[in-house]
Amino acid sequence: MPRKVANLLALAVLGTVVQRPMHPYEIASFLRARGKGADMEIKWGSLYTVVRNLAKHEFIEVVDSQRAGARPERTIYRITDAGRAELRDWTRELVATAPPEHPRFKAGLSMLSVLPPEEAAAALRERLDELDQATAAQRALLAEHADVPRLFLVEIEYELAVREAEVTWVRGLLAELTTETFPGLAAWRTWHATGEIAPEHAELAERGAHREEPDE
Amino acid sequence: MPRKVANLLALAVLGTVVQRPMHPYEIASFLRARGKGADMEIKWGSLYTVVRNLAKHEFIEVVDSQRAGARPERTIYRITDAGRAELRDWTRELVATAPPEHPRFKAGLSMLSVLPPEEAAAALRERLDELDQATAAQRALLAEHADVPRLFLVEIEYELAVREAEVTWVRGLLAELTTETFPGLAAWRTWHATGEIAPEHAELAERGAHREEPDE
DNA sequence: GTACGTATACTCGCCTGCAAGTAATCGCGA
DNA sequence: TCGCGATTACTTGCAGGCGAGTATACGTAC
Repeated sequence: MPRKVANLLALAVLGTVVQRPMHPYEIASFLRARGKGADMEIKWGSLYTVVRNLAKHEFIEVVDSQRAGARPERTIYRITDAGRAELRDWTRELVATAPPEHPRFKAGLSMLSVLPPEEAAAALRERLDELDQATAAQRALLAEHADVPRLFLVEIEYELAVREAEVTWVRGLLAELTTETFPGLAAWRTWHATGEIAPEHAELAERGAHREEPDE
Repeated sequence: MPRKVANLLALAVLGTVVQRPMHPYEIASFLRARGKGADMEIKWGSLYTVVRNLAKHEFIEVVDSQRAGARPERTIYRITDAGRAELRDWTRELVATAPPEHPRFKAGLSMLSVLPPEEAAAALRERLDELDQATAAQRALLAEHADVPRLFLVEIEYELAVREAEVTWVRGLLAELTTETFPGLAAWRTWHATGEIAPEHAELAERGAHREEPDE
């Protein structure tokens, strides 16, 4: 049985209202102000749906609703005990388990053969640039927040570590491509120059097949 | 303007029908047989929606539709030139760009402070076990397919490399927790033992805030 | 003082994603 | 030979996600 409110935005909401009661817009600004928007894109449409669902399942409840002048009414929510429990349990689950994820880059790599090798190499080079920029930006962030307890910055450290590995791996692949040491490079190039479809590909389709899902 | 058919399942479909015309169910089995299900969970409901959308946007087209006996009719699709172009362009984009992603573990880490340190450590230990299993499974897979050209296995190599980095990082964090060298550990433990809410947390809320989105 | 941009605070409604249902056929065990 | 579980092949329906819209108030520059 999955979480009653599965959207990860709900986790961010719980993690915010646990601090003090707030109304949705305030939650959003809070999330936004703090780089939480980096952990979890804030979709305005989703926010209100998620908050409503959290309330429906009694993870949060209405404290009161004020109105300042003729502005739209602000409904203030507070976390419940069930909500606090959900927040902890969910966090625990996210940390403890590693269900298979499907990053976009992995999808791209799995289709790499549709690009001619030159183009693939160019794309990888572009990616390296982007990765470098992202790394620089995050390092700057860490430096800037040297006074914030590390506990609140672990996700950033994690991302840096993982991205560094990605950079290393991509550089390795790229090197194999540019030095022509990647096995099968010639064949790969050939069937892009001549016919569209890989001969190996077909063979692979039949044979290489049946790799079972690793249940990761 | 985003892709006309944004679901990544559509990429897998294109990558499959590019080989030869097929009907949806066949595509699914194909994807499933090959560990493609590992790259992209196959949701049966989505498959037909995605195929219909691909057809609507003329990335694929109906070749013919057969019927064997009174079985439901099988509609066979073939890729179009536009579809082939889309497949290449999309793959290129996926490889070349690295928009911010939001892995579940990152979300969990960003909420780590809601767990008492002991529980956090336990969760991390669990994760390490799972990661080890996943790694073993994938290594076995690679060994088993030693005859398949590497080009078709790069995604697996990538995942292995990245997961290894994750393991290292998690082990590091765990070590800091178990050897009590993680800065602020005492404080962290204290406010879980006493009051619920972190004092630092509140301070962080006000001050530590304003980390801008790194546009990764 | 008034016009225009920006911040506040949501609501609406489409469309996608997908779990579950449907229904025929095949295989095979007893 | 006849039942029944698996396989084949889709369809339906609904909920959740989210872009786009709405409407007021505030600041500030001219």
